[in-house]
Amino acid sequence: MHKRPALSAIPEKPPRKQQQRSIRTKQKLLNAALEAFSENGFKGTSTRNIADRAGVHHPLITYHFRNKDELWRAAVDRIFTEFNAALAAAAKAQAGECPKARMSALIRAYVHYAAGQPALHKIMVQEASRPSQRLDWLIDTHIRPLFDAAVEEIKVLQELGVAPPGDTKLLFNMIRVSSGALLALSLEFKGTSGIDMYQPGRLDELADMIISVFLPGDIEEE
Amino acid sequence: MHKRPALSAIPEKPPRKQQQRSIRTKQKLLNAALEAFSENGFKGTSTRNIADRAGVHHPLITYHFRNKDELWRAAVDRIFTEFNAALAAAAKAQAGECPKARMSALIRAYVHYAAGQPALHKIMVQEASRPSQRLDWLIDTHIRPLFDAAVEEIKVLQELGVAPPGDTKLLFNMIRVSSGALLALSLEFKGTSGIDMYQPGRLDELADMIISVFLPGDIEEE
DNA sequence: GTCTATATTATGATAGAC
DNA sequence: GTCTATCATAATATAGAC
Repeated sequence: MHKRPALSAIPEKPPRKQQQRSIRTKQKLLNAALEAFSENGFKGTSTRNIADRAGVHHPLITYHFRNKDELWRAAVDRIFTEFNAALAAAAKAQAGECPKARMSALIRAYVHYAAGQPALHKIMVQEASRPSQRLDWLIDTHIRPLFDAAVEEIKVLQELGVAPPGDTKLLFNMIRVSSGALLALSLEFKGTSGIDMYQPGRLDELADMIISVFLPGDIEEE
Repeated sequence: MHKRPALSAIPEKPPRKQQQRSIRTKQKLLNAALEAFSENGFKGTSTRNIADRAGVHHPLITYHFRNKDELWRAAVDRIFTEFNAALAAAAKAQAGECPKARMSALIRAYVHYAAGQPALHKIMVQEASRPSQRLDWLIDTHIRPLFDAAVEEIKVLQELGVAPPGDTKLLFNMIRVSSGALLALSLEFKGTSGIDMYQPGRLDELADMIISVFLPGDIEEE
């Protein structure tokens, strides 16, 4: 073996190793940020704490995300992108089914996603505590589209007599918090009743109960 | 008129004015603390911010409550004392009525209380984010007693066929979050749907919907 | 009971070496 | 891309004057 001639050393692209490390660092920071923000809220979370959780030096947050606010937005973007994908997958699997089966599948998907990522609901409650730019951004960018689509589906179920009558938006929010808020309170629930929602079967039990309470009717065959 | 003889100047009790001012200061601090803690969580709230909201100098917090933690406990004590009183009043008014009417009255009372004091739910979600001494204290001191009593009442309604079957504790928590969490998210709800839960009639609409969804059955006359 | 002043630590953000 | 060092600010808490 001999050295490669210097002249043939054409300028290579920047080493891919570093790019990969950069991506991993960003992912670690985003995971840590979601955990920290959902535990302590935006104000209650320090960027140092996020960096510590991620096992990363804190100035790297500035490097990768400019500031605390941008990091928060990136973390929330990530969670909603995942969540939308989970819902879309559930909806796709039920493409040809009847509306009640579709909605049931969506409720199941929501319960399971909310259990794996309680930050989804916690961050919402935290930000809805008072008017803020973050809340406006959250609603406009992520929540309203989801909300509008879900309300349309439930309205159909009400017309079919499957879901109970009354204000559709109110009904949707009752369904939503029955899974999201209940799972966000799972530690409290464990403490008061001894029930661990993360034991096998519990999540399906919750989903079944939500379905039987909020979608009590049956679709009549023609 | 003449001066009272010096000898008759028996030592008076400490001036009551100051005691009254002290009580008012404590009340102002407790109100401000509830507001601040529910907006920004325990870690996200500074004692200076609480003092500012109360219009009081910050070292007075140390004077009246020893430290931030004791102030938090005093504020939570206050909210649960009020809440228990509101529930007790509603229960008392329905003393002789049937179980469904009793539970309906309790749900109405809960909805109205949660609307006036959304901190009740917000603080719970914040503290349930991770194990802590504050969470343990909250559960043992305030939540479990309420929880146990409510679950007993709902169990009766399930046996009567008024409430849907299934795990009673799960059902109770669904009812609870349908009012508490929904009202804690009222700003978000306003943003997504344009509905203001604080308009007249909205709270009763929510309570009626909770009752019709979770207590759909009727009590049969003997 | 109330205030000013301050000790100590934590925080967000940046500059500049490597 | 990563690290150390550092700045300016804000936090909890206390000491001591009034």
